[in-house]
Amino acid sequence: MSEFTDAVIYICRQVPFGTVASYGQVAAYTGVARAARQVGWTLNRIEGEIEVPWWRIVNNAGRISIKNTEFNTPLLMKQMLENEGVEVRPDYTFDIEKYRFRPSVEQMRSWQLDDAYIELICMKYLIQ
DNA sequence: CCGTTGACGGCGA
DNA sequence: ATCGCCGCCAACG
Repeated sequence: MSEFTDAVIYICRQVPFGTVASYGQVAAYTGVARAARQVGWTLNRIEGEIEVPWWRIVNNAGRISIKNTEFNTPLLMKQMLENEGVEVRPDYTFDIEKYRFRPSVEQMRSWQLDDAYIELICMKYLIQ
């Protein structure tokens, strides 16, 4: 298992119940800012093997974008989110800013991110 | 070896 | 708003 894969798993497990994080957000928190695509690819690859709240990782446009896989379906993802109080529309979109995971600076520091980088991420994701 | 393809996303035109 | 391009990189044919 690569370091990146480990980091993705580690970050995803810290996304709280009832909140969501975009693929790009997870990538940013692992320290590889533009690896959103790899986050999706990684989650798809480890499903069924490693326990991770995969349903809390979503498209930054506020849309459920997974495809049918061996284990998961968009409908299952919608139900998992609704079980946590996230209102998902019939067309699989939702208000991402309402539910977005917004870690504290302390928590981001615990991920070994330096302050300048954290400042950048805050500008990107802390706005409501 | 090489082009294409993803559970993606930011930016410029 | 919408589109194309590119970064990222493993897997597949």
